[in-house]
Amino acid sequence: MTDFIPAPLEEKWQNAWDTSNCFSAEDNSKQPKYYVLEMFPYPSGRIHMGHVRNYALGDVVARFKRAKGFNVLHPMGWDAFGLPAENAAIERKTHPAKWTRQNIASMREQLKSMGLSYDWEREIATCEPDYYKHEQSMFLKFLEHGLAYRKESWVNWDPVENTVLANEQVVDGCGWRSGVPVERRKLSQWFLNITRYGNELLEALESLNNWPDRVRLMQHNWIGRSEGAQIKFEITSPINTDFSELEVFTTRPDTLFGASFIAISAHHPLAEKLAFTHSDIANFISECDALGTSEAAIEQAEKRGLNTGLYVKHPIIIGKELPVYIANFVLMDYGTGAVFGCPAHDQRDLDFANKYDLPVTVVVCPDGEDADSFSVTNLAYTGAGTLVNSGDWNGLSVEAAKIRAIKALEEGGVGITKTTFRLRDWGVSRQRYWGCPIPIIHCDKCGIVPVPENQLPVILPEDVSFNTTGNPLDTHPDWKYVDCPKCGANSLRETDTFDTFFESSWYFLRFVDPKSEKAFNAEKAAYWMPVDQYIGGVEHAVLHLLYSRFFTRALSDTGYLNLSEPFAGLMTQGMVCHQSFKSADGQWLFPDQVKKIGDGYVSVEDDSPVQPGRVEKMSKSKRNVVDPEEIIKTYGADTARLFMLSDSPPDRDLEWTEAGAEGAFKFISKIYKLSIEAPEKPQNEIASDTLPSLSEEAIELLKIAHRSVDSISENIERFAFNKCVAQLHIFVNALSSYKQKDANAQRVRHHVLGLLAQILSPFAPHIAEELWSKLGYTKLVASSPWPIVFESLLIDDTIEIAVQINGKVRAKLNLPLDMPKNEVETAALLNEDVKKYLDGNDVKCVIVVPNRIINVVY
RNA sequence: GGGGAUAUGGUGAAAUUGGUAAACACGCUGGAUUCAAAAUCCAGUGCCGCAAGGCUUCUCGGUUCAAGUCCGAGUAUCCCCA
Repeated sequence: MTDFIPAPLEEKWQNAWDTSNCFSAEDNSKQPKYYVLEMFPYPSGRIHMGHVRNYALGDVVARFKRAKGFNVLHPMGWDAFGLPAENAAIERKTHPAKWTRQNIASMREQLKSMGLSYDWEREIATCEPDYYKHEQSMFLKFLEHGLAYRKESWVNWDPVENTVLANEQVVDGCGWRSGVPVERRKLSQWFLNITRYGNELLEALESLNNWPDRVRLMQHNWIGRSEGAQIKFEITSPINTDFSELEVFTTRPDTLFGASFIAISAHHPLAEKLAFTHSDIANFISECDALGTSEAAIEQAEKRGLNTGLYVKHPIIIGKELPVYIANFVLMDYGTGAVFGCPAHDQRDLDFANKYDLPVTVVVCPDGEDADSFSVTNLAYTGAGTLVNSGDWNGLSVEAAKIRAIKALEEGGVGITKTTFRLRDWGVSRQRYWGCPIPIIHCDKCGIVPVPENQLPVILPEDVSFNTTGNPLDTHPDWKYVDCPKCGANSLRETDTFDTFFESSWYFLRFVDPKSEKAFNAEKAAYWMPVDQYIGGVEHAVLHLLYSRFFTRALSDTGYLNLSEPFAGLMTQGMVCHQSFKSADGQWLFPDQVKKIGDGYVSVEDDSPVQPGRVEKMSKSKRNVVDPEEIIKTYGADTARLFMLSDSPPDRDLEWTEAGAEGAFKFISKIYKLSIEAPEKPQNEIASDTLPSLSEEAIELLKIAHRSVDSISENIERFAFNKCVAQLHIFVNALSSYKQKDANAQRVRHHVLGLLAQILSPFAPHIAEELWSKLGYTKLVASSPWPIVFESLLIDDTIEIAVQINGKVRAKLNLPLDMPKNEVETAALLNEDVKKYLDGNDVKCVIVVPNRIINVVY
């Protein structure tokens, strides 16, 4: 067999696609549009297997839709701002800009070697001023519309990275990158008002039918809407402060009669006020701080509190007073930072009450329990039931009592109905250099002054030093010193930059019009948006996707466009995994440092034994990585892509194995062999009306071929790419076992190989192109339409039907399609095997499901 | 602790609405070819059994003529929020 060397062949077709410009998307074409997008990468310098999988998946969709007649937009770009560039600057003394641009150049080459059908004319990099200037002006628009604001807030400070971290960047109380415990600091920060859209973002999830349920659920939980009441408790103790009352949020106003204490957060203004004069309170607050900021730590810690000695009035029960505690389990940034404790119906409150000897009053009795004898000691009852011990709310259900309680509170002027969200406003300030400068000037006289539109962009200076700690923008000799645009006085630029999620929240809109002077042309956005199919890792299920949904709404409300949801369809891919290995001395080993001997593994170098570890996500730290560039060099892009699509469905994890790659390579090689032996283009090609003249074997092959086209079309739409690959194997196997050699046979073979090239093209485009050209076609298969199925080949006139006897398959019958039920029954009962298994028993009934199954019951 | 998902041969997996479980691939076994190997081709391969036959979709129970699929309880693994 001729050895198959993929590299020259793949390069040839990549050049052909390039010169023919066949992947360029046409604005405002009359064809229906289809926008397919894969999450753009951070330019770390090299692509990894996760990228290969992501882009192979997207390219199947793009190439298929193009063949189906859609005007496809399939762009690629770079999420180019971010911390690694700064780390590289410090470690390798390269400037972040230079480092990033070099990385982009080499990753672009790597992506091009994959043969992906991108419209490279639309490539963008978010670190370039012609990209980020638009987000500066978006920010100023948001500011005008009250969607951006500045507030002092506690932040998670990473002492190693010297930066503020978002809550989600804090894992177990430590920085996600540095791994050291975060500190709390108070800083002035810019926030985007995402909570304004809390309800919309939550409710619109319902309409996102082409999103995975689990992503919708994750966003649902993240937004975390809870309905309840905000209740005022009047402080009765004399204190010489402005505090005359405490506002408390609760989702259980129905349990108000069971309230036995009030607990406020250690950071509640009242607590902080009291700390000035009471050293025990100040001490307690610092103890709470030591616990950290993570909700997990707070949840697990022992419930502790400190009695302030203050009392509040119960809003309903006349004459009743409740003690006020400062408690370590109440969060300041949720609700109002104060809760009322109803120990009988909340576990934390119960633990707390038991510890501090506070009364436990049952006010909800579970259905079926006796109201007089039901009591709560160590396990709070949080379920449904009937109200007791609650004045004239007694006898109401929990749901009814909630409504009644809110009504009573509102009538008494001591409470209102209230919805709160777990979702926080999005803090976008980062004390970093390599990001988009926030276009704000701070003037002593005028305060916060937006940089005027005509002075945008505020360009990130490149002449900075990384020799000192902290933010290079802050230590730059002159960049931050400017005149106030309003009064001309000496002022200071904001030296913070935007969170890099800012860039990725609208890049899909820039692709619509990437060279525009404006952020994007609204008409083009109206034509292309929303993204029909978005594909990427599930790790972005909450943040990136939620921010993008928010941004799309915010941009619509500030006049940029008219759209609420950016991504109509979403597919989340599973991780690419590989077995990990450890040497005898406990070092992680790369896969190519290990060889398999029998059932065990040894080191390639010195044959020392190697411990095989778990199959888990490829990661540099565990060295269980395979470099895509090496794979593409050895096997070719088609093999790498095909393997990524075989075997596992896209949303499931995939294990990269050498054997699997070999298997894919063998398949591609087989196609290559077929292309070498491809018959010449015949005078008269096979058409649907010339079928009767063909042999039975030829018809059988044609049936398999056309059924493959049919099933692959359907399975691409359903992202069942693994099944598509299986069908391609069935197709090729049938082709190999077709041995006829006459003139008609060559016509049939030519026709079938043509179909193969066309349906293979989304999966292994280079070899498909090679085969197509060898068949004598001069147009590229990449720009050819999807083949038309001969419908007559899809239908059989007979069908095999299984006969069950009492539910067990005992015989199989070949019967004409759509045979009448009674005839099917007769045929089944006449069958020898059926008679044998009936063994003389009387037939009770026969169930016939047409063209499916027969079940004889006795 | 709360929420969710998943569980099918030696392995990755298929089975679209409850209707012939294990398609396709990897691996393995045997054979052809070869001085030999690689590659390629052919045959076999869920489990038990010489066979007839029986059993089989994490476990236990239920609904149904029929359950991998629906319902209930449990176990294990993974993910998210903690």
